[in-house]
Amino acid sequence: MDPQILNFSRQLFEKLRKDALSKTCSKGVLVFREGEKYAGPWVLHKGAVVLVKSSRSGKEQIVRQIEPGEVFAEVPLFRNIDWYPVNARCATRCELHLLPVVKARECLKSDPKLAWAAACSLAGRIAEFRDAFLDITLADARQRLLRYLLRRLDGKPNASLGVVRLGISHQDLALLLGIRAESLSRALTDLERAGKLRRLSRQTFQLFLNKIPKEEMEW
Amino acid sequence: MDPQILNFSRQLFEKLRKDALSKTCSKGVLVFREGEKYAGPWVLHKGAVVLVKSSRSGKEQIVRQIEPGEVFAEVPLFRNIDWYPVNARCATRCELHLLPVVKARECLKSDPKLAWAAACSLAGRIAEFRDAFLDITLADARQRLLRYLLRRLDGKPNASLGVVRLGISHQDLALLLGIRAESLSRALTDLERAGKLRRLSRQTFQLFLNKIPKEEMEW
DNA sequence: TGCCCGCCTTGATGTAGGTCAAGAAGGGAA
DNA sequence: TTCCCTTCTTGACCTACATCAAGGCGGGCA
Repeated sequence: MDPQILNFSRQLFEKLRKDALSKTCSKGVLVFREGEKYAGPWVLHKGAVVLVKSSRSGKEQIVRQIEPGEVFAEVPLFRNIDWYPVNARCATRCELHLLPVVKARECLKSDPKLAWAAACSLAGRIAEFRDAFLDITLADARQRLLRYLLRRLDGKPNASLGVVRLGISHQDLALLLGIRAESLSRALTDLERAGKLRRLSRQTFQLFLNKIPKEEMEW
Repeated sequence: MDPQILNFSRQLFEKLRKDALSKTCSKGVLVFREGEKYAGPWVLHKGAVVLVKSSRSGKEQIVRQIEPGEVFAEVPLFRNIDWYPVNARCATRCELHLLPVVKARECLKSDPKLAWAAACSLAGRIAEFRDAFLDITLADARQRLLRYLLRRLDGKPNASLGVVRLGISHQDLALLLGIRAESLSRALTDLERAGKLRRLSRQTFQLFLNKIPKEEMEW
């Protein structure tokens, strides 16, 4: 993940640690709902959270998967919007901290260094969103899946073995990739048949990195 | 457009006006190319610019359409990246200003108020990207087209008449919506038959706002 | 006024992924 | 172990949009 985002997350949390409200949620629980009054940004400590938008027609799209150490829902701090724009759902059992909005805003306004770190973090997030957008429009489901797995591998220990743990359900992964669970299943079968990966269990895969030409993974 | 983005654009340009490098480009010219050395952010004064990513397979996707008054390519100011991430192409004849990167960074680092405005502007941009992403995944081509036209209407004089000028070619509009020109053409025909709009010319449309239920336009 | 060229439209056909329905395969509890 | 329930997989079919190929139309220029 973008180091500038992690850096800002850490700095903000350190400064507000004493004001933070800690919470533990079990799988499936909504941390906040779309439209709910904005109480402040959250920091994920353990587990996995997904930000989900659902349409009136019942379709859902996962906007972002949060990893431990990351802040989320920090955008409204900077905008004249005082409700959460999407739902946040625990994809697993989670431990998280709420940083109260008033304190957080004070903190940012009074500390130029922190504000600068925030800007850098937001810039990193824009790049992430832009890439997610391009992924959906320029790459097909199989390619998006592979790229996701490679990203998850990146920076992990044992990266060279190519072993990836998902940490979220296939259902959620599909929603994140912008496809249905059935299509994800078929994409996995395809990639397996093509010799690019092997399923070790529902949650773990082994990527055969030598079979995945790097240039094929770019737009 | 987001007022916080415009606000930042204006502030930054005012402060760097004397250092800016002005340029006029004719339609089709690339202001900068992907991978080219980052020289700084640009401000569009007149015309229309589109940010375009093209894939190795020859597909193109327009990432964003820039309107007069807006800064673009400001993200690398905040990241350790010194090349442009996409192409910028003039969709019409344009007048623009380059704000030199070193001056711009100095300016941001030395002026906490400006840095704060930058953070707010970046936050607004994130919301725009998130919405573009959701648009592509949750709405079909017809709905995206209508939403685009409504957005362009928003805040314009004569908004109540429902008359919209495109300002970019159908080709480019299609690339912005993530479809082909042929599909755009068909979508327009559909909407016309459904009585939701009328074509006044290739570039201008009249939306029949009373025929477009607001709730139908939300995800 | 007429001609030409680029842009847009229309039609025929192809295809990735969606939808619906049924079944298999893990995984936790007793 | 066995049962049960959730989650994942597979198959048959459908749909929105892409692709390919012609043709039309409008706007600039002679």
